[in-house]
Amino acid sequence: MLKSHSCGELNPKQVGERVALAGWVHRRRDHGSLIFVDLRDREGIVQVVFNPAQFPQALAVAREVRPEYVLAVKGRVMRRPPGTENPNLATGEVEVLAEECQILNTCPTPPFPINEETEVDEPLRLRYRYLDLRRQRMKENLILRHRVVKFIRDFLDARGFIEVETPILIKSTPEGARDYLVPSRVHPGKFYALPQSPQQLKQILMVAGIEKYFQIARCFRDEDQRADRQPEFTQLDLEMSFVDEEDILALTEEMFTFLVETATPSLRVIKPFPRLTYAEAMERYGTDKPDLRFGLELGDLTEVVATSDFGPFQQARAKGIVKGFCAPSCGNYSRKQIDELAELAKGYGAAGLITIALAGEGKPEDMGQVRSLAAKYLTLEQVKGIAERVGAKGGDLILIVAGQPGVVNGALSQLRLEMARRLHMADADLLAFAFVTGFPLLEWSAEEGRWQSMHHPFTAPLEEDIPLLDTDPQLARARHYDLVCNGYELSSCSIRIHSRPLQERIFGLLGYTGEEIEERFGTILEALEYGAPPHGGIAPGIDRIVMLLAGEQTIREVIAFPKNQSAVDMMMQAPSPVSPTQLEELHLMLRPIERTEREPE
RNA sequence: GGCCCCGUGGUGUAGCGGACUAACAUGCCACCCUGUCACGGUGGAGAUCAGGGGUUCGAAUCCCCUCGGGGUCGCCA
Repeated sequence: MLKSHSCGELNPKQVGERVALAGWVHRRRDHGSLIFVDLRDREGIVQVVFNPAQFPQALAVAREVRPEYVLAVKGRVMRRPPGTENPNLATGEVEVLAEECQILNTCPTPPFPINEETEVDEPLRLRYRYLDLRRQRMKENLILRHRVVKFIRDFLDARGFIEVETPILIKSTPEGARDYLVPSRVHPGKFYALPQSPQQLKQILMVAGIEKYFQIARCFRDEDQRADRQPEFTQLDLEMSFVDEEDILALTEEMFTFLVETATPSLRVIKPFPRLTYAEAMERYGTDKPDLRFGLELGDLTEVVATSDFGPFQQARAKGIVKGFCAPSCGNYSRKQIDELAELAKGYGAAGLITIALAGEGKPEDMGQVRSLAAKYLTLEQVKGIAERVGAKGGDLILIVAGQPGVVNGALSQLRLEMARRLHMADADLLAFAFVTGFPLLEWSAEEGRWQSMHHPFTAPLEEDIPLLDTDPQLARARHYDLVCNGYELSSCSIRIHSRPLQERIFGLLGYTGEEIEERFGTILEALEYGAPPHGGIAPGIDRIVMLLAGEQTIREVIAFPKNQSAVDMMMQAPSPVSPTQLEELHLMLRPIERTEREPE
């Protein structure tokens, strides 16, 4: 070991000791003959002094070093001369007087600064991820992630869970996202799939009598990327036997509460986690994953404006709804600001945005206090009714969207987030966890002309709703809850189906023939026959949790080596072409692609 | 596949039709400096303004296309 201590751990207790340090040059301050080097390792930074009078050879080496050179330094820990302590540095009371110094490696001028927290173009960071990860913020994120995963393992271990690994090469099944496929060399024409989640395997582990299982599981989905979606991501996959919804929710709530208190004590959670139904969430927030750190609740205005002659309201009366919410103290918004909001709404499919700005104090007293394009189609009574439903008073701006329920809720939920951003209403130190309950089991896919699982096809329906499967499938409620936090869906949890006949019935509803069911889901159906216990579980996304705890805007910031929006690894340059030999071994032939067609012969 | 935003020395930004021979900060190089800690001082190098085409007397600036990147809709059981 080249080090006796880490740079960051030095303090006055070691004064007088001779230490061996190794690390990277964080910064060098050259005073002509006297040179200071801030030496950095994972644990922190310490100042190393090179003094010509005492150790001229060490100083000669220090003259040559540049930022990010790798040094081995031997020297004595000294208390800093009075008045030269640095309170901004954890090790600021001491310094190391260098006696020997060796350059272990050099470094070109880095493509971006390692020793300061400037914003750098993300592609450049991803290309040189090993340099990016040296920076303080990324290092902290990786350490936080480690602490989160460690906490989860300890927490679940203490409660009798065992961690079981499941295969990465599994069988492709329909439903859900596009699979990543791996061709088989020994079975020409056949493919493995990478797991979208270990869903069926963990259920089979319940049949196997594991009772309490968890896994920090890598999952793969070949869909387009988002700030909170990567082609591969990590879930805490968890399943328990002989439980009902309350058991899982209680465990989840306890785990996340303790997690925050342990890993990020500067953040707060609301205890107990609020619960709201899917219908309630849609009604009040227009989304099933509301950010509950602020109000700005939506009000239904359909009835209030039913008698108005305003075109959009009239159309909504026929086959839609009218909803809105109040942006406090935004009554002075300019035409330009309102146009921006309208553009945002249109981006989410709304035909337009109707705004009502209220002047004065309290309730409007005459139409002169009402500024709106719709003003001449509204009576004072109607405006008062609208203001009341959205809680608006003088000085506020009311944002209203009319149309199909899906569009109205979609646009307003986004406008709600936008206004919260503009008004700085979201407390950055608050993690507003909540459970959303009462999801429908199925939703009709107009595109595919069949029923689809809202969650996944293994979700159990409520016992009393099972008869509805034959009559009104859309009314059947699922034993399924979502865990949301600050506007992100962290996890779905559900009680699974543990009876073969019911599971087959669901597959049938989803439009599969008996043969397809047998071919695609035969294994789990057979397993359910062999004494499958009642069971259920959750699968929270680790990346999103760590992102929220770290206060980051994308999960890429908490993944060591993420891919970009086009699913490209910019450091390793994956994906990449493979050799004809490899293709041949895998019994694969490539279809010509456009780009090669265009290339000259 | 659609929509929106971004691309100017190594990095981060300014400039948004003429005074641009492209500015500022930082970094880099050289020299000076024994108590700094974002050390300081002096000097210097470094940019075909992402690429291509167009409009114009004149384009970093306006328009079009392409490329790269980000956000988002669709998609993501």
